[in-house]
Amino acid sequence: MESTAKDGAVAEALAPAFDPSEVERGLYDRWDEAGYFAPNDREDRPSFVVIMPPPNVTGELHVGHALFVAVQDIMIRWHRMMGDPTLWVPGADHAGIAGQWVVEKLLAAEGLTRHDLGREKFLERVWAYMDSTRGRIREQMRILGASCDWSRFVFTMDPGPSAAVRKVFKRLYDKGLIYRGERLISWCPRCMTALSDLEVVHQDVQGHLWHIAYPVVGGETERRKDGKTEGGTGGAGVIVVATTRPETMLGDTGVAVHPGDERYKHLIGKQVRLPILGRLLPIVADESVDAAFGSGAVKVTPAHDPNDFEIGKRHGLRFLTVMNLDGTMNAEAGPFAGQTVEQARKGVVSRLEQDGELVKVEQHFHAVGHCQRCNTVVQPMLSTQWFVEMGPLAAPAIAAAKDGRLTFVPERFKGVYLNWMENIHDWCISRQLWWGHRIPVWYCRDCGETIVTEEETLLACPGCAGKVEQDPDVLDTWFSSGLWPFSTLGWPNETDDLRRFYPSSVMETGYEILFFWVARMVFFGLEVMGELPFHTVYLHGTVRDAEGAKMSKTKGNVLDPTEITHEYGADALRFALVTQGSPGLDMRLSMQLVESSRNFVNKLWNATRFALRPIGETGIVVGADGPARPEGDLALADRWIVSRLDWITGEVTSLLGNHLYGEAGRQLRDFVWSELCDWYIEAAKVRLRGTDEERKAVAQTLAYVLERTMRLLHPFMPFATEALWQVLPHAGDALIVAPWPDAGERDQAAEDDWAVLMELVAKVRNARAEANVEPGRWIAADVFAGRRRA
RNA sequence: GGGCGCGUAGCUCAGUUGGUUAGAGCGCGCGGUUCACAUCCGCGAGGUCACAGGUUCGAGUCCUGUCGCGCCCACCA
Repeated sequence: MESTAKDGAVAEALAPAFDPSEVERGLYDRWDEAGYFAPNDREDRPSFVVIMPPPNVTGELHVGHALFVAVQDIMIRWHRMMGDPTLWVPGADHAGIAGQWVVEKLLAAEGLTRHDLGREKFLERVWAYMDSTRGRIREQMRILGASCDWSRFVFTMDPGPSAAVRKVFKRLYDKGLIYRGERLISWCPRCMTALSDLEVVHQDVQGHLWHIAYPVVGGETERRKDGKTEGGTGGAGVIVVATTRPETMLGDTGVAVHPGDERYKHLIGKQVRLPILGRLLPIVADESVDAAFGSGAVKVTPAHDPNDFEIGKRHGLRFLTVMNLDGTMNAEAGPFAGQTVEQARKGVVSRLEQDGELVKVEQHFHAVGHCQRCNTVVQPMLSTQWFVEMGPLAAPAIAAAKDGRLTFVPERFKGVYLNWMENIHDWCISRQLWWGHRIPVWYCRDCGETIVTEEETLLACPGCAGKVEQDPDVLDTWFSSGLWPFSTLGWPNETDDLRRFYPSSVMETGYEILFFWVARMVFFGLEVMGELPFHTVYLHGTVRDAEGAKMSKTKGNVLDPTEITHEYGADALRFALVTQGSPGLDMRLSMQLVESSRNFVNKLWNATRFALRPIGETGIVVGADGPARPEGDLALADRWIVSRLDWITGEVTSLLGNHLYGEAGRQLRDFVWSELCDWYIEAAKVRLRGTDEERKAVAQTLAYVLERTMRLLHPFMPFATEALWQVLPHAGDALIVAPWPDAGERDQAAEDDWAVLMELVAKVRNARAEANVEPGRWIAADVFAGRRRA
């Protein structure tokens, strides 16, 4: 990179105020073109690798992305300056349901559904859309200054990651860890697809607990039907069950009681008559029934409730599905067929009421599952889907965290991770969508064989040469995400990148995708590569608006990082985001905050502007490592600021090493503003009017301290520091690849003496202010100082 | 039902392993046009570090409990 450091005239090159768009323009391209974003070839240093969480191709970047760019770029730039072969891999995610939904909405505007187009044409539309948005992500990342290696950009739907998906699927299938089966899964009637447990969000809602009397066959109530008999005793010939979803009774195939429950013991093995439909249901005894809850008896709907599903299996009950995939009732629902769940619920309740079988209704506050994507109430449904058996995969992932090979920042997330891993359920990975990685499974129409293959297509059945058809479903988008740490590096091919850069170093992402993504990368990495995909998980919080509300498109409080950057600069936005909070905690972002960060950039700008004049006028000694460290018989001020620089250098280095990025940024800011500017430069003004010797010493010190300060600040505010470094005396081509400074030995005596001086000045200022002495007036001060404490 | 986080100056937040008068930014009051910066400078007001116990020579920092706010996990119908 071209140096513009010239004698004398450079001060005029800097505008009086920092103008971000002027400064940032072109800088990024020059870094990129010079190849600084690619890892170096040094073999004496450990590589440092970060795999970027791939943003969804579906939309614009938001400030959350700006936060991860800021944090990851600090890590990356710091390690690059330390000389490590440093790689930051960018990418984009196809975003499964979300991706498909965006395009379906576009189609809806044209009055079309995806079915009008058909699978093939629809996917063409999706690809066209994704191609148009992918460039935008890249552009925004560049504006933010992300120093990632664009030559290695990967999209989850690229051939490489797609091949990785098929290979892993087959591998796990062959090992028996992927299976197809009819299970009770969560179904979104709007998205018309199965969901994993994680994609179901539970929301507490005020509902009801309906108590319904089921007459015991042969009991007196079956004849009396007054429903007023004291429920639950069974003595009167009824069993009262309680439910929050009365419409599901249409699918009841049994009633369960606890085997030890004296009230019902004599009824076990008998039958009840299902109200409305009149079907006969067996009464079974099951340990899972809580005798203390409600009436102690529970209706069993094996096809529409996870718990009932298990009971049904244990007792061989019928699995009767009463709902269609779109959430309406099917023919099994008798008179309610065709109605929505809500309509059927009302209908069933009023019918029960008429018939006198509704014993009582209670208010009941309980959690109801909703689709993460569209917020529709999710229905438990019996369905044939593909699953990953999690037990064998989770075990090593648990061990890795327990024995400390995998660490978390902040540490408490280790417990959250373990708790989830240790209670994990099998993972439903098939989705009834079109956009995504097609399940690599083929079924032979002739011999009925199931063929799982790594190949993209299969022409004929390898067994009977019959016609084959591919499974119509696609995989959960997080399946490919879980392979990201190695699929981005070329796996399944034995690439150089894979050898050099797997495993990566740190996974930096938001805590909200700890289970969705981080956990899955861990177990996939261990299973497929035999090695953890990263040793450290750094989790950041959510960026909220100035009022603390979560940002969302519907609320209209989303901040566009590109806009902020345009007004205040990427450096200011990044610095604000990094210094505002702490790892793992949510933070609020206000424009006021960004503005004060911008002011700090401006401060740095002007300090440099000030320094350039004496530097240009006196001439500076510049060595191989930049301006030479001031030497010889130095004034106290020079010794002091150099010592403080040594202090901050050590401090920042150690904070960065401990992932305390915010604290490092804040310390740097305080050093520059309070020590360098308010004290050293202010004092320098007087000395610059002194002898040539003094001017020279000040200039050398300023050059030395500022140049080093730019290096320390570069990971935090890459643009302004690079621009200023270029006009300061320096060695080397670009700050982005300048060596990270070492901390020299501190001069404790100078620091102590200067501290006394600062205190003295502060006391005098205070006395003047309190006595209302006009600022311009010189007055004598008598100082009464005590003995200095040791 | 479990688990976690937060509660520090009017506001937003720092405060890594317990150690001298608890910090910053913004806001507020007073005062500043000398050639780095008014995107600035100086001075100042403002805090029982949620509350109650405990450990300690010493606690914002550790332990226990209480209250308030938020989040995550969860198949009690």
